[in-house]
Amino acid sequence: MDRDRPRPPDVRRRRLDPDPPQRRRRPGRQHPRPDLRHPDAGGPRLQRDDAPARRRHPHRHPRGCRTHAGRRRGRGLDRRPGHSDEQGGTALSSTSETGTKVRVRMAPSPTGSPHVGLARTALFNWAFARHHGGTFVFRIEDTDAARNSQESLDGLIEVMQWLGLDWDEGPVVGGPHAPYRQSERSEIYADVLAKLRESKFTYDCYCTTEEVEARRKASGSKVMGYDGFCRELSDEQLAAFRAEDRKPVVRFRMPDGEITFDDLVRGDITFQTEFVPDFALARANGDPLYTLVAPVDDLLMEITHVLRGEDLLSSTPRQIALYDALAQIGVGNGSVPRVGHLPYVMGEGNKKLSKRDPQAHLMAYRDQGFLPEGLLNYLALLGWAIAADRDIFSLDEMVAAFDIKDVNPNPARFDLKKAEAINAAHLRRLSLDDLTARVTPFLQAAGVLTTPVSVADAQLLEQAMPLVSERINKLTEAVEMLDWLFVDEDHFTRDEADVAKLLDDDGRAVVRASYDAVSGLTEWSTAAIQDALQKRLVDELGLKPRNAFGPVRVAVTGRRVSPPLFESMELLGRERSLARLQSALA
RNA sequence: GCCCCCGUUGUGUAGCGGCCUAGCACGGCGCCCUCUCACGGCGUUAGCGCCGGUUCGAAUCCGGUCGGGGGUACCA
Repeated sequence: MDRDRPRPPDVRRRRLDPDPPQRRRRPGRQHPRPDLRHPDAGGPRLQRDDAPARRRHPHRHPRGCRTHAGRRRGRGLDRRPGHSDEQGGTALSSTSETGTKVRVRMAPSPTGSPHVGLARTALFNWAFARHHGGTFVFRIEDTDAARNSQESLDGLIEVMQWLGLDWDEGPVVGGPHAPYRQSERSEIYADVLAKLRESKFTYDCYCTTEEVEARRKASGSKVMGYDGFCRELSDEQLAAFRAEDRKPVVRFRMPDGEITFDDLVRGDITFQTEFVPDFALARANGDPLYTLVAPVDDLLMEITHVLRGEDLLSSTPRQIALYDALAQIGVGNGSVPRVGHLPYVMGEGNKKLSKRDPQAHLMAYRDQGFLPEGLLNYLALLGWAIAADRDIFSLDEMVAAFDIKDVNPNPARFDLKKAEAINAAHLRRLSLDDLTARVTPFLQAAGVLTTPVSVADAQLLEQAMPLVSERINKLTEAVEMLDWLFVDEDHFTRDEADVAKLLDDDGRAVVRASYDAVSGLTEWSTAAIQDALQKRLVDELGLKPRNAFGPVRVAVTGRRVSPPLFESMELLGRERSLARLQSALA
């Protein structure tokens, strides 16, 4: 990897910036920061010795390279199983990362119903783990008790299982780093927090949001967020706050300088920390916040790669600074995960797909009769491509081909039409047996089939499936396609609009003629039925086929749209078919 | 406001300095197939945000600009 190669030491080296000249003008900020330099110069780190924000564009399209042997740059050397491609470069050859098995995680908060953005993130993490023979950890970030719910957690698990994205550690399956629900890890965080408070990396902050806001207005500062007021409180100030019985939040002291990290999908990204305010690690009541808990768990669970949504991009510098602090107080084994930020999944217009958007909900896709492999295939296309001229592929194929460097950083619009088309393609790849099995629960849910399915119905279904397999694009569509075949005659009904349109006087005349043509048939087969109807309606009455068979179709199946008519009548059987032709005349 | 990310047809993407009069797919439109629907086949539509620069040559490299998005919490 180009960007992983060692930098030429001559050009880019720069002095260590010994006295950050008044970068922070906010109160308390001009104090010397704790030394956060990390012994290993590798991955994402505070980089005070680097040239400013000189972005090297990542070379992230290795497929092209394979055909240009001359351009292959160090890549492919580190493709051994268990070794992430991302670990190959010398610049990252810190002991912490070399030779480490890939461990990724997805860490959703159980709030609301699971949405497609989450599934996309889960999919990419899962594919990354599987591609590298690594471990996929499922962790529940439920530190915000007010917003979490058990239903949501259940939904998360259910959806992951439906999608077939299996996890190696996490809820249900457990694992060496259990528990995987953060709400059950309070002691861990309390312990870390206590250590942090003993260090210089944090300070207690007594400010209220209103006070901070008021100070900003007064100062006219352009920088939002916390202003560092409580960084260095005098004893008197401290005493005064305590006398007021204020409870402090624990704040992380952002170091001065700049932080550069090599984003797995975006390349180098640099933040000046003066624009990254000191952030709270725990509430005044002591509850840890996401800001603390996610980095702590990533370290403790030995996560090597964090692939997450772009919305977390700007919180990355604080996490990197915190990783450093945590390493220094002995949390984790000294290695730090690399991060990659996946593009947004957008909804209509230019808005991020929100939970309010009906298109966002995964359960809805399942209930509509999407195939998990279809939805997953579509989701994979949002920011990734398996090849220039192909977009239908299996999960296995994705795993084999998936490379985080191929992920496109642009936000992608969710396009239902395309999702359905991809899903339809997968539907057509299914064997008849498989499709039958998948369609059955939907038929049962709709009351078309009983549970369990009777032997007779099962046979009928088996005969009918070839007629519908290429006619449906979602599993649910089988219901309307087949209900007429299974309903008992007492409950058979016809679509009113279709009846009005096709069973008018002319239509009924056609049905009457059909009844006559077919009632005397000695052999009740598709061919015989077709032959008889064709002769009578088309040849003798001179009707156009589409006009001839439309009314018959509505009479027999109750709908204008159905499986092929003659086959349908054969399946329905002579008696029921004749009865329906008869009843259409009433 | 400030910081960060992103910018190829309507949508998702391919593109890695000449292979590009920009490929594929979805959508749209039209046609064919046809007992309905669907499938399938054929054709068609429309794009490198803009301005400069580097180069013999730029979608591709550089600078700027404009536009979109996100962040700026005692949410995640």
